[in-house]
Amino acid sequence: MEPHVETEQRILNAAGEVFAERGFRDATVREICARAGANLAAINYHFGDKAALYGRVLDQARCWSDEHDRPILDAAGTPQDRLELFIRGMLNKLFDKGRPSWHTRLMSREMVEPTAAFDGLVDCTIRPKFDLLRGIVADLLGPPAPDPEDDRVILSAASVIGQCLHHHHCRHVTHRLLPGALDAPDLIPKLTDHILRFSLAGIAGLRQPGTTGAGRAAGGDR
Amino acid sequence: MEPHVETEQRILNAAGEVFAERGFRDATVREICARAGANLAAINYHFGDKAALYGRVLDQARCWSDEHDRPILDAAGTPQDRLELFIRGMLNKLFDKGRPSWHTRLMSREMVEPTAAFDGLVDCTIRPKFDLLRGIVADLLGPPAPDPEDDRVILSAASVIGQCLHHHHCRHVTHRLLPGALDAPDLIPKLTDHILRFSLAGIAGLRQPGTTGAGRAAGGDR
DNA sequence: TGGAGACTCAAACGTATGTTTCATACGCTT
DNA sequence: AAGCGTATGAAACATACGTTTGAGTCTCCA
Repeated sequence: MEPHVETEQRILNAAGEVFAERGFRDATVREICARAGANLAAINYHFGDKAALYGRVLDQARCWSDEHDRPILDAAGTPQDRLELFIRGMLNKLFDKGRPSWHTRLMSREMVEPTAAFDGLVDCTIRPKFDLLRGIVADLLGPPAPDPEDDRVILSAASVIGQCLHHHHCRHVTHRLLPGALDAPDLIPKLTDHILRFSLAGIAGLRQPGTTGAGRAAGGDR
Repeated sequence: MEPHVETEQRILNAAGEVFAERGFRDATVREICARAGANLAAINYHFGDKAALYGRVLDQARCWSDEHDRPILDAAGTPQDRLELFIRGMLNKLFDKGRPSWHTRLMSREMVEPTAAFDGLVDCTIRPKFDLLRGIVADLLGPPAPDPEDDRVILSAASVIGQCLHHHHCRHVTHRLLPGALDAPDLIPKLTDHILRFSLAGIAGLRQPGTTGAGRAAGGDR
């Protein structure tokens, strides 16, 4: 860590790790600086204060996330293919071992316990992905493809996202409940395969004209 | 708040709210005491310290949770009916407005950011419900019902739980993304209906002999 | 009535943390 | 070489927090 060069970037990286591990409040500027090999005063000199540093870290995570998603957003193909791409991309980001994997953990943290930067994060990062998924789901529910505001579309999109996020949000539970289950080397292909099949069948099950809010649930195919 | 009576219980209730709102670290004993109308020293007098108080709060949440789940655990009926009961019960607990709704938020918090009390919580509260769900899912995948350790059983159970928890874990996102979506008075019936139909169809889609971990993902029915 | 134990209260203590200060070293321009 | 703006370093400052202390108050029983 040669001195005098880019301590700002070193601090940003260290801050990302620490914020992701401990959350904004529990992260201490002392640990961040120690991990970055920088002096305590560096944070206030370069960023102003801890909150501003957090904002910059989130900005950086957002940029990386955006460029990571570009290929998925632009992809063409059948709705099934695009859904597979969506699921695989999401899981890859969630479980990306090594390198800067902290920005996903950071965003998970924001979802569960929002800070002031939350609204901007939703509008810039989450909403585009959600709209994309709604489009895919609408195509799968057709023809004719229902309106993206249709309840079946919104709820099915939530079901897909919920399945993906669950394995990340509740990873500590899974780790305790089924030791080793998350350490399998082929975890992501297996999860992708399952969630894709489960979701395609689930969406197909909503295709019949049956109104969703029928009240008397559980009719179906028993 | 008549003095001299049951300040212990008042503190437990206030602590539950504050811990659920802010998390263990961000919750301050001063706010808990203020909300309970008790003196600062009362916590150390009655419970020892903040960590012990947190443990007691978690114990209480666990008791309430257990007695709340009893009717669902003991229910008989077709697998479809039991799955509906499971989903509805889970959503009801997650979105139970009013009264002590904080114990669910507290457990969500433990899932995302475990404390020392986490392992006990998983073993006593989460594991039984998960095993119950595995049994239901196995029945739905049969006949013949596969082993509860089967990947399809475990992953499908995770899919059901993930869908339910998603609406709670990511409620802040949903609130920003689709304002008012979570305020509908018939929210729980609608969510129950959707998750049940989606999951029944999803599980049915896994029923064919096709091995789940085929490596070449996304074969199936495109 | 009196005293002992249970409980409450206001105040203070020690520590961890975000922030600030001021002195020092480096790179660049004149 | 002198001077100036930028960056770093060690130490101190102010605050918020968990915890402790010691006095005061109430209840109950002998």
